Amino acid sequence: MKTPVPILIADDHQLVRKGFRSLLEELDWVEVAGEASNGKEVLAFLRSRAFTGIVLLDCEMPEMDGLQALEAIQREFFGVKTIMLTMLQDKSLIQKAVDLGVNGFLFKNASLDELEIALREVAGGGRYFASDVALTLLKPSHAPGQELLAALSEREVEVLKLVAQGLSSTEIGKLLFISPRTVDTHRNNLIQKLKVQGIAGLIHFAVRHKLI
Amino acid sequence: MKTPVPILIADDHQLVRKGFRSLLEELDWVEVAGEASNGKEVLAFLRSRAFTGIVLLDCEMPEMDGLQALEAIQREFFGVKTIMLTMLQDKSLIQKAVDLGVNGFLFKNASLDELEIALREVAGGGRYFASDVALTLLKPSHAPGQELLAALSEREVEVLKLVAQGLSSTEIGKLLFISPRTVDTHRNNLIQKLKVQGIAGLIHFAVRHKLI
DNA sequence: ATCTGGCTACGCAGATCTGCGTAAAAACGG
DNA sequence: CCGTTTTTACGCAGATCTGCGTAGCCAGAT
Repeated sequence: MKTPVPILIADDHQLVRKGFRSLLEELDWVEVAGEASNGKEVLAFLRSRAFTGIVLLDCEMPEMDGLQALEAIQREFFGVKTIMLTMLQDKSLIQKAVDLGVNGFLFKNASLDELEIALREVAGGGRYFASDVALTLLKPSHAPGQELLAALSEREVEVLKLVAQGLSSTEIGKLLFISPRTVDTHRNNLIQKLKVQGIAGLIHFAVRHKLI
Repeated sequence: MKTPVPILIADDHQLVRKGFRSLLEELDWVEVAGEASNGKEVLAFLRSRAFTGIVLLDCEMPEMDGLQALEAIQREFFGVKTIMLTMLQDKSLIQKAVDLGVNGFLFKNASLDELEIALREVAGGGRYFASDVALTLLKPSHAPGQELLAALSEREVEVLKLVAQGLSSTEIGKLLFISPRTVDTHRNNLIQKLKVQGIAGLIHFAVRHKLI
């Protein structure tokens, strides 16, 4: 590396910024070009000069958060690379960031080694995602209503699955050897318990909870 | 690292095995302890001696594939670490491997550097997932029926969304200022075009394609 | 022994869906 | 300008859902 890669540190906590700065200063091939405490400052910084480096973007920031800043950067500054940093293990956050074209994604518990690897990779035109990112994505997201599902009786789940497959009460009755009316009752109880509206709500619930 | 970490290479292609061996022999802290050309050979190897190292497990193998081998290893050999290698960018494969407790996951286009990082991380008791893993997980899986969705008219999509929310033809008619019968027609056309069964199928489709 | 919760079953009236057609005005592309 | 697609609309008979209630039986908990 001839010229050091410039880094912009964006985080709303001064202590964190200073911490990163001190860590990064131990690396001889990067150079901290500036700091920003929110998205607006990031944009102001980028507009104020020609910058073709990496922005270390904390996600949780006041005024303009990391995602909004990321979007603006992608729109306005083509040559600027971005690495998203966050404490939140949130699937949709990762999804959005990647959709917006982020170059790297780390959680704040990453080691300096990992940060360096990420910086190197991104500086070289690649992308880097921490192992935790994959693990977060694989963690079944605690879908709202998980506890509702648990509150159902076996029979109800059984009926729910069949209802969700589009079977009528009559058909379900034949399958389970019970009266269609009973199926109706279960269906109605399900609608009440799951607090959804009509059969559509039941199917919706079933699909989202991968019962079918 | 005092004693080198033993590695077992499992891949059905001899060339690949020899390639890995030659790559790994460049690393002074690991030692190739053996090779296996399928899952059964892996188990036979592990049973034949005390082995507390890392198994580089190719996923595509005859007789017994990587996943099956992984399961057996986790069941039978507690101290053995595993790193899954594959060419296939398949979400569910990754999911299954992680569910089974794999320690690392790489695609075969990984660099030696990355393999070394993964080995180090796993040897140290951590987990490593290549950046491509996260990207693969985020790639919207080409849900079957994407082209079907594209074949719908605007109006039909509109109706589909409302139907999927559980509204009746009458309600949708009022919302869109058209006759309920027309809504029926659209609904029926949708069922035909999407090749699904009844309203349930429509809701199912809508949910899976994130129309709601 | 009582009580709670789950499973079963039934009635009814009105709204709705289903599956089968037909058809015409409007929009769009060649 | 003509053909195709889209959007609109209607009919009918039977099955089904909806929303309201009631109620007996059984097992496990208190």
